[in-house]
Amino acid sequence: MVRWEPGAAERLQKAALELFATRGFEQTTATEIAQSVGLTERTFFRHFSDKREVLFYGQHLLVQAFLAGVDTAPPGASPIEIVASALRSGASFFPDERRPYSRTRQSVIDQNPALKERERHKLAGLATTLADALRARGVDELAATLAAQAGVTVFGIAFAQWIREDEQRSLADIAAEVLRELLTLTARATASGRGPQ
Amino acid sequence: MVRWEPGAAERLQKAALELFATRGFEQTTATEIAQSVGLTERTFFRHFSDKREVLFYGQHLLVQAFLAGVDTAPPGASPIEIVASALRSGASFFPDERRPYSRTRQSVIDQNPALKERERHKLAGLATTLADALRARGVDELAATLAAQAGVTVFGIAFAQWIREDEQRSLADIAAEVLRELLTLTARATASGRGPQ
DNA sequence: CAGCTTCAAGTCAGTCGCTGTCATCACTAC
DNA sequence: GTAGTGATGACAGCGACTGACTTGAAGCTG
Repeated sequence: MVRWEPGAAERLQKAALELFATRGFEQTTATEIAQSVGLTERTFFRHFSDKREVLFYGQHLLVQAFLAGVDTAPPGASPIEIVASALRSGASFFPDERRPYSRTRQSVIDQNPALKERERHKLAGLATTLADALRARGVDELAATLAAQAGVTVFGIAFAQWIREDEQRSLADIAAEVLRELLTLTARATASGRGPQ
Repeated sequence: MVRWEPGAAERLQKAALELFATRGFEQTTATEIAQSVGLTERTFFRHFSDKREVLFYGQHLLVQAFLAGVDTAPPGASPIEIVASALRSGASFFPDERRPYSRTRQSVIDQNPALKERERHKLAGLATTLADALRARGVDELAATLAAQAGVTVFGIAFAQWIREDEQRSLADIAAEVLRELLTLTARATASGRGPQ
């Protein structure tokens, strides 16, 4: 007989999301999550650095998807084109089947400021990693940071739209449209003269 | 004789920054901060919703500066032009005399992940507020969100540069340059054809 | 197969962030 | 002078998180 079942982190993550979705994040203690899968609080904190982190388990895979998109961009691509490629790749991490799951998870996050804070922190980390990858491709510091930040912003807006109840388009399609809108917006400003005033 | 000195929040904020800068954020307890100015822990938490918040006391003034910049933008201004105006106004919130203070404060924040998280959260809040102001001027939803996010990104990058040891330019000047770089970057992508690939 | 090692998990005690509740007391208004 | 008002103190308590130590099944070794 085994002393412990494998996949403790996965079980904890699943149980946590369910409890958060029903009782709420703050109304659920780490002890409760752990006990619901036959573990102790101490074990919970061995797998997750803090209580919020359990909702972001697996995030590194999304980061990897973005980086893969950077790699597949053609050699001569401009920073924005590289970012567009990263966005396509990152978007593929969320196939349409995943929408229901993403919706419940996001509703939990949206209902708690501390979780929104963590989510933004994760996106900021993604932007930093993306910028590093751009720099590794020869893009200069400032351009890399700006392009990466823009890409992550576009992704965030597109994701929020993808999750809406009546939305049918794929995340990749939405992201492409949002990116185009950003380019249009800035192009308009560039065309209309030097600075405002 | 008065029972308590006025300006408790200000005194707490000042003492907290000093303690954080010397001992470190995690090595300083809320009780210590409070006692160092003759108050109790309970009073600390009456003035600040949590321990991190003490470092962001007065942030609403920065937000107001950005909003004032939105208001002073001319009637026909494009979203990006409005944001440029908001940036100029926001930058004026950090005159050069304030650089030393900003540097020590930022070094505290940079040394603690939880504080960086809060800082990003605050910037995200600023972006949301800015987007609201743009929408109030008739800018449509998506454009408002994109322009506001871009503006806050530019501000963040410019601020980080402004704080560097060898930096001499004003925050407003740096921000203007970063914004121009962003426009150049996106313009290049727009000019080079439709989407990549 | 006995003995050793490994390693995920359990146990326990403790710190600290944060909250609810009630008391205090200078000051103010009537 | 009596009744608020408002910032603070005192105190008890919960839950997040940590460090140090223990436990026991599984695998390895001879």
